[in-house]
Amino acid sequence: MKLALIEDDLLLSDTVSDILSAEGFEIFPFFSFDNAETALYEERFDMVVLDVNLPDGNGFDLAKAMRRNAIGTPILFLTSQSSAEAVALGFESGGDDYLKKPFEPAELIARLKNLTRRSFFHTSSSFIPFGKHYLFDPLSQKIMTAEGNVITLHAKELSLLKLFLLKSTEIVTYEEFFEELWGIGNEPGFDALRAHIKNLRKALPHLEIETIRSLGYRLA
Amino acid sequence: MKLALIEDDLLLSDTVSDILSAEGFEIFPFFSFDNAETALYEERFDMVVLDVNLPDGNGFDLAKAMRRNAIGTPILFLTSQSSAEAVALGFESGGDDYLKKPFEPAELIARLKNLTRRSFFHTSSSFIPFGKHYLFDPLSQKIMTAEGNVITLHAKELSLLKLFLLKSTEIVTYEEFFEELWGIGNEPGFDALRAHIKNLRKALPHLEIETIRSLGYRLA
DNA sequence: ATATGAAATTAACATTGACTTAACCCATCT
DNA sequence: AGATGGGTTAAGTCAATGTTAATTTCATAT
Repeated sequence: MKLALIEDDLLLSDTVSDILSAEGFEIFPFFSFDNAETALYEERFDMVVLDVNLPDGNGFDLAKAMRRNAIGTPILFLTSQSSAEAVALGFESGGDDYLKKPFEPAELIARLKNLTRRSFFHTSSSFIPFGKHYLFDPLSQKIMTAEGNVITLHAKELSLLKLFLLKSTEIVTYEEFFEELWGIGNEPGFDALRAHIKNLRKALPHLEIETIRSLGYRLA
Repeated sequence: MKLALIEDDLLLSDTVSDILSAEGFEIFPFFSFDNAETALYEERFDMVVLDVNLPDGNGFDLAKAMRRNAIGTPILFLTSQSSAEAVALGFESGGDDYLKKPFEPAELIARLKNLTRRSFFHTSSSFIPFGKHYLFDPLSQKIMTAEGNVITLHAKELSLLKLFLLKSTEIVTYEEFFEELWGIGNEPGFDALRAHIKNLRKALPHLEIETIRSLGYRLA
């Protein structure tokens, strides 16, 4: 997690560096507008912490310039300009968060973590782990593997999986499958269910679906 | 822009309602945990402003419950709990921003607009990068490519794109398209939507619009 | 009013892809 | 061995979507 820290106060820059390094951020400090600008165009950072009052320029202008150049890196303004107008200007310049000095280190950390989360997933969502190898994302309705791959299931397979997750490790009977996936009166042949179970097993090889003869299926 | 305001202090609730109504938000006030929770599950809001100390429950818990139920609506905590620990807890609960009381109305407005991203489309002068190849210029309402070309979209395609950008990578359902682009009662045939999607894809070839069969579309 | 051109909508056609089905195979139990 | 149930495969079907072009609508100027 590479973080560009643009702050001309040497003492404060040092303090913030220490705090954030301890949290696992890799800090790249800059002390002037010009130095920061060239670096931002050349290198990719995951996050920018930006002071507004720089000796040779304005932080808002730097943010605007970045956005104009299609650099979408999240920006947190860290500044003593505490008026609501300054905050508004910060957001309008393309900033993603705004923290007033003086600040508590824990709050800076919390806000930075919030920004990384938003930029990575674009939206906060809770994932449901299952089968020791998989995560279910309710928002996108997709599966993520332990290796980081994303699996998109077909509608019927998805419904199958959801029913399994709902029932935990209980046996799910044939009747329950038909009722849940098709509804009474629309049941296809038994072959269809077998085919979907087969497809789900193929799509999620590490998921153990146990066969209960002449009754149903269940998760191991 | 429907905003759920969950705040038990009647006076403050009224004040905030006035401030935000003047900014064009449609305010739905709730004064208790329970009332808010049932409403949030039944209705879709674009934004939630949430007090932490409610008479019959905790705002952090409400946020957690929402996220657990895959409700991704942006949440701004508005509270007198000003410790850094409380801020951190707010973000961990699934909050998207945190503003301490007492606050300046202009700052609340600025932060809310930042959360919606819609504000960018109307008021801000900053460019919005999207799809790795494009920049959206809210002022001219035009697209700029990485190569420096300018693309002018038709009105309907523009609205489509804005809706996509607003929803980030969430699925946008057919109903949402119709509601947002035409309004209830003025919906054209389904063919129209398909045609516009097709035109947008043609106009922005590098933008990956994923089709979710018999549900809607979403950005990759 | 009328004509014009651009954009939105509709209609028709082509293509895709998910679901179902049927046939076949293998394992297990009596 | 025969019967039964489940796994596997592949082909068929139909609805959903992509695509193109014609038609309608709308805004604007004449």
